[in-house]
Amino acid sequence: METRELRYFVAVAEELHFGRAAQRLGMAQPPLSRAVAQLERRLGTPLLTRSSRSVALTPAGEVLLAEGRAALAAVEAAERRTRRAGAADRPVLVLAVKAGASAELLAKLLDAYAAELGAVPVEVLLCAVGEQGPVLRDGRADVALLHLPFDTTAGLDAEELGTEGQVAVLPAGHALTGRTAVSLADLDDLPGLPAPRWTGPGGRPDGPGPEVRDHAQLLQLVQLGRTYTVLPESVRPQLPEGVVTVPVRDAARVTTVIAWPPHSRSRPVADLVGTALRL
Amino acid sequence: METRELRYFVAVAEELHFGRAAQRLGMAQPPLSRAVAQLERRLGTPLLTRSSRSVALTPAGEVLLAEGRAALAAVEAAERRTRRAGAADRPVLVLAVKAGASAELLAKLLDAYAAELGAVPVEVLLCAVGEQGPVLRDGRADVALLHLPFDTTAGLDAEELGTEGQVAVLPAGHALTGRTAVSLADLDDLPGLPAPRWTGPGGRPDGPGPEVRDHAQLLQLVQLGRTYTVLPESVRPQLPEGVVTVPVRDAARVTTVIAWPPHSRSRPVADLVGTALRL
DNA sequence: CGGCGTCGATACCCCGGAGGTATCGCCGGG
DNA sequence: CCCGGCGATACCTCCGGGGTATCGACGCCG
Repeated sequence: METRELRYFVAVAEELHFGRAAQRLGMAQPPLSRAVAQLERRLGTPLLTRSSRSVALTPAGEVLLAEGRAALAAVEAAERRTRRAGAADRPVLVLAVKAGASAELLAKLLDAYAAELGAVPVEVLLCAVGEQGPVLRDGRADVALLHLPFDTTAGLDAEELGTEGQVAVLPAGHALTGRTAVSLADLDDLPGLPAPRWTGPGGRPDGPGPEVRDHAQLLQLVQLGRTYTVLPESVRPQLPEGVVTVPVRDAARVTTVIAWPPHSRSRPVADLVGTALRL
Repeated sequence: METRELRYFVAVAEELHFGRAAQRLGMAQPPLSRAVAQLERRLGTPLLTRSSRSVALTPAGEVLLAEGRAALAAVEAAERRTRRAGAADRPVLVLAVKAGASAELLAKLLDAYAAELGAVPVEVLLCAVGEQGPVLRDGRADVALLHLPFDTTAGLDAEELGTEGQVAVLPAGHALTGRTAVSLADLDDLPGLPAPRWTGPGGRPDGPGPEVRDHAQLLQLVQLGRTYTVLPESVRPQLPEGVVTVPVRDAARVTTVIAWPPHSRSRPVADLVGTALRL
């Protein structure tokens, strides 16, 4: 199976429309129809059920869509990492970090690693929430800091770096800020202080609260008294004026892990992981 | 990048010889040389350093060899799983198990899963030591039972099923068989009873002992008084006559996990994992 | 030190197949 | 009943992947 065929099939499977898929691929519709038909012949199984009014996936098509996306990501990752390895005279390590998280750990890690023998330059790639996994898988980064249980290490190699509790981040002056600790139940359904919404894994896509995309937005909304949030306690040093933290007794403990794609255990990656584990 | 180009490059990188690589690929040498050169042009970086006497990998080439193998495995996995999904009228689940291991757990799991609502037929694929990972990654299997720390879950999703201690398996009548427990040090350098050798991860590739490829061979050699071994205690019911087990105090505990490729969390896989966790 | 054998690169040719255009056949809606 | 949208088919073109013949570089050996 060639990646070209896979790309064609994935485009059609996503659009469920040959014409639009062809347009997206920058080609005409007939060769696309032919290519997909040929792929079906080669695989010996129909991938799509076509009527002149609609296109739908067969069970085999569902499988190929999921597997094909992963395979295409792997090919893209190979290409990107090779380009990066060839472009720089010295190799560069790209470390993906959720924007706004683990700042202190990150600073210590970068310092400690830079002092290592044979350290290579490290580029820090700040990601949106939940983007570190994909970024690792498609080769834009070599290593990432993840936070369980929010992120997932599925398909990655990882080592645990430490765990911490979580604190509620509230607007200054809120009724709960006098408490020495709160529980999640206390935070649920606070009058006039809805939980924020964020898209992606672990987020609540519906509800009354404001929608946020990253930590900065979130904290600004807390500052403005429009929402609250629960974050790992290590963010405290980076919090702005006007917000107050209260430990949450029963929040899940957050585990920070360092993760990398399993087959790219290069020397620099191994060194960085070793440094992180010794911190 | 097309899979054809990747296959060509991987062949050359493995053989380090254009002629032999071309032969392996069933083609002539000149088009292979051209294809690799074109790949280098497209990637914008040399992958091989050629003299008329030898071929060697550049750093970028090393990266592409590692990443490319993984990418090709992913493409093959997509192809195989799609074929399987399309071929059978009802989907079939392929479960990879190390030959000779976890027999009791396996039997219970298969029984319990077969009794589930919506269970699909399960095919058991018996693997050589350490082969379950690759078998999962290239799509020959959908789920596997692995044994940490011998196997690795790198690149896989996994759930823990249980841990157990290990026992030494010795020929009947051996001096140590009277002991109620032994330590690893006791087993090291036993006179006339060398440790077995096996290739693959965790094995010792050199040494005086006989070379083995699977459990059956290993146990036969123990029976014959030619070697000893250390195995999880759950193998005891399957041991043949003529061998004796003694608990090993300080051997690493073995964790049995059920693992699957992260992107193929189909309904049957999820059911089987759920069943395993409830055992 | 010169001839030879080995190996990758180059030159040149051919053909399959990928992609384009025109058009058909099917089907749902007004 | 006709129109419009959509996928399939027919047919053509041309690029490029693959083959053969050959060159040029470089160890090796007599």
